[in-house]
Amino acid sequence: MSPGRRSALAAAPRRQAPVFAALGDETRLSLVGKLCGESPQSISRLTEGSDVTRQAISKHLRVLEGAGIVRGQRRGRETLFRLEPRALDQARRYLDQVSAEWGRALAGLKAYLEE
Amino acid sequence: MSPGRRSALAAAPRRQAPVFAALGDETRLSLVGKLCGESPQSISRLTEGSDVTRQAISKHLRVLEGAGIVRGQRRGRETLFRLEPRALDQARRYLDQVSAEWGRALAGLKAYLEE
DNA sequence: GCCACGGGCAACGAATTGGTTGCATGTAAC
DNA sequence: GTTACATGCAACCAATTCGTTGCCCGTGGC
Repeated sequence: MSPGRRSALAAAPRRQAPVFAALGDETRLSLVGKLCGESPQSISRLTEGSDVTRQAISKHLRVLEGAGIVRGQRRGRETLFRLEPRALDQARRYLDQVSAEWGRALAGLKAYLEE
Repeated sequence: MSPGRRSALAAAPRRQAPVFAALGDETRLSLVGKLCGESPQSISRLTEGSDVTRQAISKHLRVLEGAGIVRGQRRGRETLFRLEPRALDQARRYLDQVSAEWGRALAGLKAYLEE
């Protein structure tokens, strides 16, 4: 068996889990939503309308940045955050892989049952 | 504006965050990987090869079940768990939406800059 | 009937997380 | 230069999470 496909899913957890973990918070997911609409936004801007403190938002942004989902850049006296689509793309691709693998397994089972 | 698209992303966090949170753990993501290969497996079976206790695995499975990612069914003296593809599909769709929205925003910005 | 296997339940502990407040600092604006 | 704004940093707190151990119970095999 080639070192592809099969081990791909087995090796993925270590890389993908942190990304999913970062997305696994309501506040952070909202931030992603906001940032995907209007791309570079400052922390105070992102705090508007939220029910938590600016510091909380700041921490959340650092978490997202740590997972590679977002990137912050200081500009003057404010830090602008923008989406980093690569990480989200990889997460999406992982889910695609699971779907595909699951589909294959199901097809295999079906074939086995019908034989 | 129709009540679709735009509010879709805004309303999503509450529904999607728990799913991502459930996936945001290395052990649980491994379980998903195992279950997507061979579909119905018992808890002890899923514990094999893991470096944590059966109870830990059991708890993780409950978390996944709570998020709708997995479904367990008692069969004799063992509980068989199988993947529930719907939740993962929705997560995937969410990421697709973010991608699309982000792409549109980027296109809009580009158009604005070039005009 | 007896024993081994597969799990559930509960209590507990250590570590992490999500949030706060208070204060310090650099930058923009006037 | 003074003032207001945007942020960083640190300490701290409550709640949750991940994992353990110990014990009990139902089921299956012999």
